[in-house]
Amino acid sequence: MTVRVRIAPSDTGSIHVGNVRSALFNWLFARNRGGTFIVRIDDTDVERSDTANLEDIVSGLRWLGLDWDEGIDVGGPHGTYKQSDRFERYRQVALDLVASGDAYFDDREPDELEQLRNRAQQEAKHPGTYIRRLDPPATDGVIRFAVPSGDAVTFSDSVRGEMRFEADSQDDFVILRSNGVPTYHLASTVDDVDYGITHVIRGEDLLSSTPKHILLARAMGADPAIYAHLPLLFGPDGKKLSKRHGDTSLAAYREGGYLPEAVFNFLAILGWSLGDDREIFTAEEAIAAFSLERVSKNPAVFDTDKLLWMNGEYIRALAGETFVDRARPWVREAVGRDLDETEWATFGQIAPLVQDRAKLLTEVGPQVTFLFTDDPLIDQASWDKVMRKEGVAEILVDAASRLESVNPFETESIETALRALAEERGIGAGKAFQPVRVAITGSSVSPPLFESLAALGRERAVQRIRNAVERLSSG
RNA sequence: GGCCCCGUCGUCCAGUGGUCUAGGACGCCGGCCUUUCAAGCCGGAAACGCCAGUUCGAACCUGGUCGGGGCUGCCA
Repeated sequence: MTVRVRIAPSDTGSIHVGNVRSALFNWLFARNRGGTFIVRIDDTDVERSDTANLEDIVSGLRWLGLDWDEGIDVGGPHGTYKQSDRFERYRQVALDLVASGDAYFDDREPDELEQLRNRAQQEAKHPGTYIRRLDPPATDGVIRFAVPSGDAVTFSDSVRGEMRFEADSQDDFVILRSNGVPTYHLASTVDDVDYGITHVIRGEDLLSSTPKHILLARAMGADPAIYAHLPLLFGPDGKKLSKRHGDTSLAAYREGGYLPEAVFNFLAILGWSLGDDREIFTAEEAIAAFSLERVSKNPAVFDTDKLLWMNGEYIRALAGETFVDRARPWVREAVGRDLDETEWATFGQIAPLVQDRAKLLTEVGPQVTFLFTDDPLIDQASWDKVMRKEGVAEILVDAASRLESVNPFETESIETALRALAEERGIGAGKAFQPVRVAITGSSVSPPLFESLAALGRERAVQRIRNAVERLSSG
């Protein structure tokens, strides 16, 4: 069987990590099986739907390295892959279902239904029994699917095993709203049938809606897809991940300095594993090893500590040139302008040292801005801690004069000169070097000192140390 | 309330009746290295929710219980 899977993100907001994780698993499954991966847009919520979010969805998925064979932005045999363009089709299906007796119009008021539900709850009966309607149908209102009573719906979930839902526990659910717009259940099922979707891989929150979708597909005369329900992603509080958990949009991670490979890898180990101890792996390795059987059943907490660590691993694993390329936009942003060729060369010189230290691309800029401004920002806490000690001014004056005669002005000779300073003055290395560090970078945290001095150049280095001395004497 | 899902270190994952005094990773703690910060290296604390049953033997099977979660909408 040729596998055809899809994801159907809604365009009511920025795409978030839960959806992205579902997308990733669908993609992995499709690529593993040589199947087709489809991206369709679920925009049936006309109130909140916003096409401005389309770009976010498309670019987010691409950024992660996912590609799709049919769907939004790439097209295919099924039109635009936006559900809003197929409302006529869904309406027709709803009407056909009414004609065949599988659905009916319902004009009862929401208030009345609310009362029925409450009564059902109090009496601990199946709510479906109350929502159903046995009297002759009206001719307007919503269209509800008529759940056949008595039968149980059973199916085999590829991750959870055998499932069984009593039909009497299911409401006669709305498939077409009174404004003629289909509900999620209808649109999604019609599309899955029309597009020939073979496997529906989605979050567990849809598990209890699956009987509805199976019933719907059957009423349309189609074979339901194979279902696989992924464990949910939780926030730190153990609840389904949502906006209130902070950064849950993919964009937040992209803008936060994460590498797509790291996010990809991290999302892949949430609810799935290769089966051995490997936790860091490539997309190719994941594709080769992927199977729904290996997907775990229990929910996973989205733990950004581990993502952060993993991002650092990926940054350090980058080839030097690649790191420089990836870091460029972040350096520009931090410096506030583009760099010229000489400056980029300077950055390239010190980049490996920064690469070793960064867990986030956002950390790169602040580490190197001192090289590209005449007046680096001074971190007051660093200054207070390092510069307000006895003898600092003397050390700085001495350092400046030694640096003036260092030749060539390179890492090794600089190190020799400054170590001599410490030794001759009988002070520890840290005591001698920290003031110089703060003087030239503005902070007690920086790339290694001698390399930083070399990159800065003699003239600017000496000038900055003298400026620091002046600042010290003026209080 | 009803229906459904889930239950191994704080977190992610391994484990499918003996090889488990339960393994790896993040995080945490301690140490080494060291010019700061990282990285790296070494070491440590840390879990099978509970109770029955099946079995010679159970983290793995069964039942119950407790706990967590999802759904219960003219949201998806």
